[in-house]
Amino acid sequence: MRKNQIRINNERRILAAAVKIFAGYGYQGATMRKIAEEASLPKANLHYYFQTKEQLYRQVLDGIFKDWLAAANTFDEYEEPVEALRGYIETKMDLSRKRPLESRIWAEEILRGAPLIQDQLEQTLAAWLDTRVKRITDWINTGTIQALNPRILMYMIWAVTQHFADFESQIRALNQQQNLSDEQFAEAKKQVVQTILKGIGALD
Amino acid sequence: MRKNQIRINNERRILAAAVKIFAGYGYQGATMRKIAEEASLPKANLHYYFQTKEQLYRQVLDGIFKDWLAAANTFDEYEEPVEALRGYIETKMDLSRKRPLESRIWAEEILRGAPLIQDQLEQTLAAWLDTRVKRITDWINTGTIQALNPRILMYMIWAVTQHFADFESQIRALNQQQNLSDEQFAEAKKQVVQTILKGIGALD
DNA sequence: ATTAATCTTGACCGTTCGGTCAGGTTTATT
DNA sequence: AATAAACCTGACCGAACGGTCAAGATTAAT
Repeated sequence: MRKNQIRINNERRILAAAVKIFAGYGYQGATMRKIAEEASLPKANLHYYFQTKEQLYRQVLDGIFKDWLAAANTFDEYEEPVEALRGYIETKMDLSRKRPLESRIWAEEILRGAPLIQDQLEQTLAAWLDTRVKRITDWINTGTIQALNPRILMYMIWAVTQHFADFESQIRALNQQQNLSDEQFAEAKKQVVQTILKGIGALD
Repeated sequence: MRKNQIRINNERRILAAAVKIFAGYGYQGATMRKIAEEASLPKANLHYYFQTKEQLYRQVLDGIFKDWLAAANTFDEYEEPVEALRGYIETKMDLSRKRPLESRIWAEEILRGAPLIQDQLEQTLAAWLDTRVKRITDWINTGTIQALNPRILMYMIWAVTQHFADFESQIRALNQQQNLSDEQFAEAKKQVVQTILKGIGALD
Protein backbone atom coordinates (compact mmCIF):
# COMPACT_ATOMS: atom_id res chain seq x y z
CA MET A 1 0.00 0.00 0.00
CA ARG A 2 2.14 2.86 -1.25
CA LYS A 3 1.60 6.33 0.04
CA ASN A 4 0.23 9.10 -2.05
CA GLN A 5 2.82 11.18 -3.86
CA ILE A 6 1.60 14.36 -2.20
CA ARG A 7 2.20 12.89 1.21
CA ILE A 8 5.64 11.61 0.22
CA ASN A 9 6.70 14.99 -1.12
CA ASN A 10 5.40 17.02 1.76
CA GLU A 11 6.79 14.74 4.43
CA ARG A 12 10.17 14.96 2.77
CA ARG A 13 9.97 18.74 2.55
CA ILE A 14 9.00 19.07 6.18
CA LEU A 15 11.70 16.68 7.35
CA ALA A 16 14.35 18.56 5.37
CA ALA A 17 13.22 21.85 6.86
CA ALA A 18 13.11 20.29 10.32
CA VAL A 19 16.71 19.11 10.03
CA LYS A 20 17.86 22.64 9.23
CA ILE A 21 15.89 24.26 12.03
CA PHE A 22 16.59 21.64 14.70
CA ALA A 23 20.30 21.78 13.86
CA GLY A 24 20.37 25.56 13.93
CA TYR A 25 18.35 26.19 17.08
CA GLY A 26 18.21 22.93 19.04
CA TYR A 27 15.06 21.08 19.99
CA GLN A 28 13.71 23.72 22.34
CA GLY A 29 14.86 26.65 20.23
CA ALA A 30 13.29 25.25 17.09
CA THR A 31 9.65 26.24 16.63
CA MET A 32 6.99 24.76 14.42
CA ARG A 33 6.57 28.24 12.95
CA LYS A 34 10.22 28.39 11.84
CA ILE A 35 10.07 24.90 10.37
CA ALA A 36 6.86 25.77 8.53
CA GLU A 37 8.43 28.92 7.14
CA GLU A 38 11.54 27.01 6.05
CA ALA A 39 9.32 24.45 4.31
CA SER A 40 7.09 27.19 2.83
CA LEU A 41 3.99 25.60 4.29
CA PRO A 42 1.38 26.83 6.77
CA LYS A 43 2.06 25.71 10.28
CA ALA A 44 -1.22 23.84 10.51
CA ASN A 45 -0.10 21.74 7.57
CA LEU A 46 2.87 20.45 9.55
CA HIS A 47 0.53 19.19 12.22
CA TYR A 48 -1.47 17.40 9.54
CA TYR A 49 1.54 15.25 8.64
CA PHE A 50 3.28 15.15 12.04
CA GLN A 51 0.94 15.37 14.96
CA THR A 52 3.39 16.90 17.41
CA LYS A 53 6.78 18.59 17.43
CA GLU A 54 8.18 15.63 19.33
CA GLN A 55 6.97 13.16 16.69
CA LEU A 56 8.59 15.23 13.96
CA TYR A 57 11.80 15.35 15.96
CA ARG A 58 11.71 11.60 16.52
CA GLN A 59 11.46 10.95 12.81
CA VAL A 60 14.42 13.23 12.21
CA LEU A 61 16.42 11.30 14.81
CA ASP A 62 15.40 7.98 13.27
CA GLY A 63 16.67 9.08 9.87
CA ILE A 64 19.98 10.14 11.37
CA PHE A 65 20.39 6.87 13.20
CA LYS A 66 19.79 4.91 10.00
CA ASP A 67 22.48 6.91 8.20
CA TRP A 68 24.80 6.30 11.10
CA LEU A 69 24.25 2.53 11.01
CA ALA A 70 24.78 2.44 7.24
CA ALA A 71 28.10 4.22 7.64
CA ALA A 72 29.01 1.96 10.52
CA ASN A 73 28.87 -1.11 8.36
CA THR A 74 31.97 -0.04 6.47
CA PHE A 75 33.76 -1.25 9.56
CA ASP A 76 33.19 -4.80 8.36
CA GLU A 77 34.27 -4.45 4.75
CA TYR A 78 37.88 -5.36 5.41
CA GLU A 79 39.52 -8.08 7.38
CA GLU A 80 42.66 -6.36 8.57
CA PRO A 81 42.74 -3.54 11.13
CA VAL A 82 44.50 -1.02 8.93
CA GLU A 83 41.97 -1.29 6.12
CA ALA A 84 38.92 -1.70 8.36
CA LEU A 85 39.74 1.21 10.64
CA ARG A 86 40.91 3.45 7.82
CA GLY A 87 37.69 2.76 5.92
CA TYR A 88 35.55 3.39 8.99
CA ILE A 89 37.31 6.58 10.03
CA GLU A 90 37.21 7.95 6.49
CA THR A 91 33.52 7.14 6.15
CA LYS A 92 32.75 8.86 9.45
CA MET A 93 34.82 11.88 8.40
CA ASP A 94 32.98 12.07 5.09
CA LEU A 95 29.66 11.86 6.91
CA SER A 96 30.69 14.77 9.12
CA ARG A 97 31.65 16.75 6.06
CA LYS A 98 28.52 16.02 4.07
CA ARG A 99 25.91 15.95 6.81
CA PRO A 100 27.04 18.27 9.58
CA LEU A 101 23.48 19.27 10.47
CA GLU A 102 22.50 15.71 11.27
CA SER A 103 25.64 15.24 13.35
CA ARG A 104 24.79 18.33 15.38
CA ILE A 105 21.23 17.21 16.04
CA TRP A 106 22.56 13.89 17.28
CA ALA A 107 25.17 15.60 19.42
CA GLU A 108 22.62 17.87 21.05
CA GLU A 109 20.39 14.92 21.82
CA ILE A 110 23.27 13.14 23.57
CA LEU A 111 24.28 16.35 25.30
CA ARG A 112 20.81 16.64 26.81
CA GLY A 113 21.09 13.11 28.18
CA ALA A 114 19.60 11.28 25.18
CA PRO A 115 16.04 11.47 26.53
CA LEU A 116 14.47 10.13 23.33
CA ILE A 117 17.12 7.75 22.00
CA GLN A 118 18.32 6.06 25.15
CA ASP A 119 16.72 2.79 24.08
CA GLN A 120 18.45 2.83 20.70
CA LEU A 121 21.77 3.54 22.37
CA GLU A 122 21.37 0.79 24.94
CA GLN A 123 20.17 -1.78 22.46
CA THR A 124 21.07 -1.24 18.79
CA LEU A 125 24.22 0.79 19.33
CA ALA A 126 25.42 -1.30 22.27
CA ALA A 127 24.96 -4.48 20.23
CA TRP A 128 26.78 -2.97 17.27
CA LEU A 129 29.64 -1.94 19.52
CA ASP A 130 29.88 -5.36 21.20
CA THR A 131 30.53 -7.19 17.94
CA ARG A 132 33.17 -4.67 16.86
CA VAL A 133 34.83 -4.90 20.26
CA LYS A 134 35.18 -8.62 19.58
CA ARG A 135 36.82 -8.00 16.24
CA ILE A 136 39.27 -5.53 17.75
CA THR A 137 40.01 -7.98 20.55
CA ASP A 138 40.90 -10.58 17.92
CA TRP A 139 43.33 -8.15 16.35
CA ILE A 140 44.92 -7.59 19.71
CA ASN A 141 45.17 -11.33 20.38
CA THR A 142 46.86 -11.95 17.05
CA GLY A 143 49.27 -9.10 17.74
CA THR A 144 48.14 -7.01 14.77
CA ILE A 145 47.56 -4.02 17.02
CA GLN A 146 48.76 -3.34 20.52
CA ALA A 147 46.81 -4.12 23.67
CA LEU A 148 44.19 -1.52 24.46
CA ASN A 149 40.57 -1.09 25.48
CA PRO A 150 38.55 -1.39 22.25
CA ARG A 151 35.66 0.68 23.57
CA ILE A 152 37.89 3.61 24.36
CA LEU A 153 39.35 3.36 20.87
CA MET A 154 35.86 3.62 19.40
CA TYR A 155 35.02 6.59 21.63
CA MET A 156 38.14 8.31 20.37
CA ILE A 157 37.21 7.69 16.74
CA TRP A 158 33.68 8.96 17.26
CA ALA A 159 34.90 11.99 19.16
CA VAL A 160 37.42 13.08 16.57
CA THR A 161 35.38 12.43 13.45
CA GLN A 162 32.22 14.06 14.75
CA HIS A 163 34.14 17.02 16.13
CA PHE A 164 34.62 18.36 12.61
CA ALA A 165 30.85 18.65 12.22
CA ASP A 166 29.80 19.52 15.77
CA PHE A 167 32.49 22.11 16.45
CA GLU A 168 32.57 23.50 12.93
CA SER A 169 31.91 27.04 14.15
CA GLN A 170 34.90 26.87 16.49
CA ILE A 171 37.17 25.49 13.80
CA ARG A 172 35.99 28.24 11.46
CA ALA A 173 36.75 30.90 14.06
CA LEU A 174 40.29 29.50 14.33
CA ASN A 175 40.74 29.31 10.55
CA GLN A 176 40.42 33.00 9.62
CA GLN A 177 36.64 32.79 9.77
CA GLN A 178 36.66 30.34 6.86
CA ASN A 179 35.28 26.84 6.86
CA LEU A 180 37.87 24.22 6.11
CA SER A 181 38.47 24.02 2.37
CA ASP A 182 38.27 20.67 0.63
CA GLU A 183 42.06 20.52 0.71
CA GLN A 184 42.22 21.32 4.40
CA PHE A 185 39.57 18.76 5.17
CA ALA A 186 41.37 16.11 3.13
CA GLU A 187 44.51 16.87 5.11
CA ALA A 188 42.60 16.55 8.37
CA LYS A 189 41.12 13.24 7.31
CA LYS A 190 44.54 11.89 6.39
CA GLN A 191 46.10 13.06 9.65
CA VAL A 192 43.29 11.65 11.78
CA VAL A 193 43.67 8.25 10.13
CA GLN A 194 47.43 8.36 10.43
CA THR A 195 47.48 9.43 14.07
CA ILE A 196 44.99 6.85 15.24
CA LEU A 197 46.39 3.93 13.26
CA LYS A 198 49.92 4.73 14.32
CA GLY A 199 48.72 5.40 17.85
CA ILE A 200 47.38 1.88 18.24
CA GLY A 201 50.43 0.28 16.70
CA ALA A 202 48.80 -0.74 13.43
CA LEU A 203 51.39 1.12 11.36
CA ASP A 204 55.22 0.82 11.26
CA MET B 1 35.01 48.84 46.60
CA ARG B 2 34.07 45.35 47.65
CA LYS B 3 30.61 44.05 47.09
CA ASN B 4 28.23 43.32 49.88
CA GLN B 5 28.35 39.79 51.19
CA ILE B 6 24.67 39.26 50.42
CA ARG B 7 25.27 40.07 46.78
CA ILE B 8 28.31 37.82 46.60
CA ASN B 9 26.45 34.87 48.09
CA ASN B 10 23.34 35.26 46.01
CA GLU B 11 25.21 35.75 42.74
CA ARG B 12 27.19 32.62 43.45
CA ARG B 13 24.06 30.65 44.28
CA ILE B 14 22.30 31.80 41.14
CA LEU B 15 25.31 31.08 38.93
CA ALA B 16 25.65 27.58 40.38
CA ALA B 17 21.97 26.91 39.74
CA ALA B 18 22.26 28.39 36.25
CA VAL B 19 25.12 26.03 35.36
CA LYS B 20 23.01 23.03 36.32
CA ILE B 21 19.92 24.16 34.45
CA PHE B 22 21.70 25.44 31.32
CA ALA B 23 23.68 22.19 31.12
CA GLY B 24 20.61 20.04 31.58
CA TYR B 25 18.19 21.84 29.28
CA GLY B 26 20.25 24.05 26.94
CA TYR B 27 19.94 27.81 26.65
CA GLN B 28 16.45 27.82 25.17
CA GLY B 29 15.21 24.93 27.29
CA ALA B 30 16.42 26.51 30.50
CA THR B 31 13.92 28.87 32.09
CA MET B 32 14.39 31.53 34.69
CA ARG B 33 11.71 29.73 36.72
CA LYS B 34 13.74 26.50 36.80
CA ILE B 35 16.92 28.33 37.73
CA ALA B 36 15.09 30.20 40.48
CA GLU B 37 13.68 26.97 41.83
CA GLU B 38 17.12 25.32 41.75
CA ALA B 39 18.54 28.29 43.63
CA SER B 40 15.59 28.37 46.04
CA LEU B 41 14.93 32.02 45.27
CA PRO B 42 11.94 33.85 43.82
CA LYS B 43 12.25 34.43 40.09
CA ALA B 44 12.06 38.20 40.51
CA ASN B 45 15.14 38.02 42.69
CA LEU B 46 17.17 36.57 39.81
CA HIS B 47 16.29 39.60 37.72
CA TYR B 48 17.48 41.84 40.52
CA TYR B 49 21.01 40.40 40.26
CA PHE B 50 21.03 39.54 36.55
CA GLN B 51 18.87 41.79 34.43
CA THR B 52 18.17 39.28 31.66
CA LYS B 53 18.50 35.57 30.98
CA GLU B 54 21.13 36.33 28.34
CA GLN B 55 23.25 38.31 30.81
CA LEU B 56 23.13 35.44 33.28
CA TYR B 57 24.10 33.03 30.51
CA ARG B 58 26.98 35.27 29.44
CA GLN B 59 28.40 35.27 32.95
CA VAL B 60 28.18 31.49 33.04
CA LEU B 61 30.07 31.31 29.74
CA ASP B 62 32.70 33.76 30.98
CA GLY B 63 33.34 31.59 34.01
CA ILE B 64 33.74 28.52 31.83
CA PHE B 65 36.13 30.27 29.49
CA LYS B 66 38.31 31.36 32.40
CA ASP B 67 38.51 27.78 33.67
CA TRP B 68 39.40 26.64 30.19
CA LEU B 69 42.23 29.17 29.88
CA ALA B 70 43.60 28.21 33.27
CA ALA B 71 43.72 24.56 32.25
CA ALA B 72 45.22 25.49 28.90
CA ASN B 73 48.28 26.96 30.53
CA THR B 74 49.47 23.55 31.61
CA PHE B 75 50.51 23.21 28.00
CA ASP B 76 53.47 25.46 28.76
CA GLU B 77 54.71 23.83 31.93
CA TYR B 78 57.08 21.48 30.16
CA GLU B 79 59.62 21.92 27.42
CA GLU B 80 59.44 18.57 25.67
CA PRO B 81 56.45 17.33 23.65
CA VAL B 82 55.87 14.17 25.65
CA GLU B 83 55.60 15.96 28.97
CA ALA B 84 53.81 19.04 27.63
CA LEU B 85 51.19 17.10 25.69
CA ARG B 86 50.71 14.48 28.39
CA GLY B 87 50.19 17.22 30.96
CA TYR B 88 47.77 19.10 28.76
CA ILE B 89 45.74 16.05 27.77
CA GLU B 90 45.53 14.84 31.35
CA THR B 91 44.46 18.26 32.58
CA LYS B 92 41.75 18.45 29.92
CA MET B 93 40.59 14.93 30.80
CA ASP B 94 40.44 15.83 34.48
CA LEU B 95 38.45 18.95 33.65
CA SER B 96 35.95 16.83 31.70
CA ARG B 97 35.65 14.50 34.64
CA LYS B 98 35.24 17.16 37.29
CA ARG B 99 33.22 19.76 35.38
CA PRO B 100 31.12 17.98 32.79
CA LEU B 101 28.27 20.47 33.09
CA GLU B 102 30.47 23.36 32.05
CA SER B 103 31.87 21.37 29.15
CA ARG B 104 28.35 20.66 27.93
CA ILE B 105 27.29 24.29 28.12
CA TRP B 106 30.35 25.22 26.09
CA ALA B 107 29.67 22.47 23.58
CA GLU B 108 26.09 23.54 23.07
CA GLU B 109 27.16 27.12 22.51
CA ILE B 110 29.59 26.01 19.79
CA LEU B 111 26.99 23.65 18.35
CA ARG B 112 24.58 26.57 17.94
CA GLY B 113 27.25 28.50 16.01
CA ALA B 114 28.83 30.27 18.99
CA PRO B 115 26.52 33.29 18.76
CA LEU B 116 27.72 34.83 22.01
CA ILE B 117 31.35 33.78 22.17
CA GLN B 118 32.49 34.21 18.59
CA ASP B 119 34.66 37.17 19.55
CA GLN B 120 36.41 35.21 22.29
CA LEU B 121 37.05 32.35 19.90
CA GLU B 122 38.39 34.57 17.14
CA GLN B 123 40.57 36.59 19.46
CA THR B 124 41.59 35.01 22.76
CA LEU B 125 41.37 31.38 21.68
CA ALA B 126 42.88 31.99 18.24
CA ALA B 127 45.82 33.82 19.81
CA TRP B 128 46.31 31.04 22.35
CA LEU B 129 46.28 28.47 19.58
CA ASP B 130 48.73 30.41 17.40
CA THR B 131 51.44 30.41 20.03
CA ARG B 132 50.99 26.68 20.70
CA VAL B 133 51.10 25.97 16.98
CA LYS B 134 54.50 27.62 16.95
CA ARG B 135 55.73 25.42 19.77
CA ILE B 136 54.53 22.29 18.05
CA THR B 137 56.13 23.45 14.80
CA ASP B 138 59.43 23.77 16.66
CA TRP B 139 59.08 20.19 17.85
CA ILE B 140 58.51 19.09 14.28
CA ASN B 141 61.52 21.05 13.01
CA THR B 142 63.78 19.51 15.60
CA GLY B 143 62.46 16.07 14.73
CA THR B 144 61.01 15.39 18.17
CA ILE B 145 57.66 14.55 16.66
CA GLN B 146 56.72 13.70 13.12
CA ALA B 147 55.52 16.21 10.54
CA LEU B 148 51.84 17.06 10.92
CA ASN B 149 49.41 19.96 11.02
CA PRO B 150 49.55 21.26 14.60
CA ARG B 151 46.04 22.71 14.46
CA ILE B 152 44.53 19.38 13.54
CA LEU B 153 46.43 17.79 16.42
CA MET B 154 44.89 20.30 18.80
CA TYR B 155 41.40 19.68 17.38
CA MET B 156 41.89 15.97 17.98
CA ILE B 157 42.95 16.54 21.57
CA TRP B 158 39.99 18.81 22.26
CA ALA B 159 37.58 16.43 20.59
CA VAL B 160 38.66 13.37 22.51
CA THR B 161 39.05 14.93 25.93
CA GLN B 162 35.77 16.83 25.83
CA HIS B 163 33.93 13.82 24.43
CA PHE B 164 34.04 12.15 27.84
CA ALA B 165 32.01 15.02 29.29
CA ASP B 166 29.80 15.95 26.36
CA PHE B 167 28.83 12.40 25.37
CA GLU B 168 28.70 11.04 28.89
CA SER B 169 25.13 9.81 28.43
CA GLN B 170 26.12 7.80 25.36
CA ILE B 171 29.13 6.30 27.09
CA ARG B 172 26.95 5.41 30.04
CA ALA B 173 24.41 3.68 27.78
CA LEU B 174 27.26 1.61 26.34
CA ASN B 175 28.67 0.77 29.76
CA GLN B 176 25.75 -1.14 31.32
CA GLN B 177 23.98 2.11 32.16
CA GLN B 178 26.81 3.00 34.53
CA ASN B 179 28.99 6.07 34.39
CA LEU B 180 32.65 5.28 34.00
CA SER B 181 34.14 4.33 37.35
CA ASP B 182 37.26 6.09 38.54
CA GLU B 183 39.27 3.08 37.40
CA GLN B 184 37.67 3.06 33.97
CA PHE B 185 38.23 6.76 33.60
CA ALA B 186 41.87 6.43 34.62
CA GLU B 187 42.27 3.73 31.99
CA ALA B 188 40.67 5.97 29.38
CA LYS B 189 42.94 8.85 30.30
CA LYS B 190 46.00 6.65 30.01
CA GLN B 191 44.93 5.22 26.67
CA VAL B 192 44.09 8.62 25.21
CA VAL B 193 47.53 9.93 26.15
CA GLN B 194 49.23 6.82 24.85
CA THR B 195 47.39 6.74 21.52
CA ILE B 196 47.92 10.40 20.72
CA LEU B 197 51.57 10.55 21.77
CA LYS B 198 52.37 7.37 19.91
CA GLY B 199 50.25 8.53 16.99
CA ILE B 200 52.37 11.63 16.46
CA GLY B 201 55.62 9.76 16.83
CA ALA B 202 56.55 11.17 20.22
CA LEU B 203 56.90 7.71 21.77
CA ASP B 204 59.10 4.72 20.75
C1' DA C 1 17.83 56.95 66.10
C1' DT C 2 17.25 58.32 61.51
C1' DT C 3 18.00 58.10 56.91
C1' DA C 4 19.60 56.00 52.72
C1' DA C 5 20.72 52.10 50.19
C1' DT C 6 20.05 47.60 49.20
C1' DC C 7 17.40 43.58 48.96
C1' DT C 8 12.98 40.82 48.54
C1' DT C 9 8.72 39.32 46.43
C1' DG C 10 3.75 38.36 44.76
C1' DA C 11 1.22 39.88 41.24
C1' DC C 12 1.03 41.12 36.85
C1' DC C 13 1.97 41.97 31.50
C1' DG C 14 2.63 41.33 26.51
C1' DT C 15 4.42 37.87 23.56
C1' DT C 16 5.11 33.51 21.69
C1' DC C 17 4.70 28.76 22.09
C1' DG C 18 2.55 23.99 20.53
C1' DG C 19 -1.52 22.52 19.18
C1' DT C 20 -6.71 22.52 17.51
C1' DC C 21 -10.50 22.89 14.48
C1' DA C 22 -14.07 23.92 11.22
C1' DG C 23 -14.76 24.50 6.74
C1' DG C 24 -13.05 24.86 2.12
C1' DT C 25 -10.28 22.78 -1.80
C1' DT C 26 -8.13 19.28 -4.41
C1' DT C 27 -7.36 14.55 -5.72
C1' DA C 28 -8.68 9.61 -6.17
C1' DT C 29 -12.23 6.14 -6.82
C1' DT C 30 -16.27 4.26 -8.87
C1' DA D 1 -20.66 12.77 -12.74
C1' DA D 2 -20.91 11.75 -8.14
C1' DT D 3 -19.02 10.43 -3.93
C1' DA D 4 -15.33 9.68 -0.80
C1' DA D 5 -10.91 10.43 0.81
C1' DA D 6 -7.16 13.22 1.39
C1' DC D 7 -5.30 17.66 1.83
C1' DC D 8 -5.12 22.62 3.12
C1' DT D 9 -5.29 26.71 6.16
C1' DG D 10 -6.73 31.16 8.79
C1' DA D 11 -8.23 31.90 13.08
C1' DC D 12 -8.11 30.70 17.48
C1' DC D 13 -6.79 28.68 22.42
C1' DG D 14 -4.64 27.85 27.00
C1' DA D 15 -0.12 27.61 28.85
C1' DA D 16 4.34 29.11 29.66
C1' DC D 17 7.80 32.30 28.66
C1' DG D 18 11.03 36.55 29.98
C1' DG D 19 10.59 40.46 32.15
C1' DT D 20 8.46 44.48 35.19
C1' DC D 21 6.99 46.91 39.15
C1' DA D 22 5.42 48.81 43.43
C1' DA D 23 5.56 48.22 48.03
C1' DG D 24 7.56 46.25 51.96
C1' DA D 25 11.64 44.33 54.66
C1' DT D 26 16.32 44.33 55.86
C1' DT D 27 20.95 46.13 56.21
C1' DA D 28 24.46 49.94 56.18
C1' DA D 29 25.85 54.55 56.99
C1' DT D 30 25.63 58.69 59.75
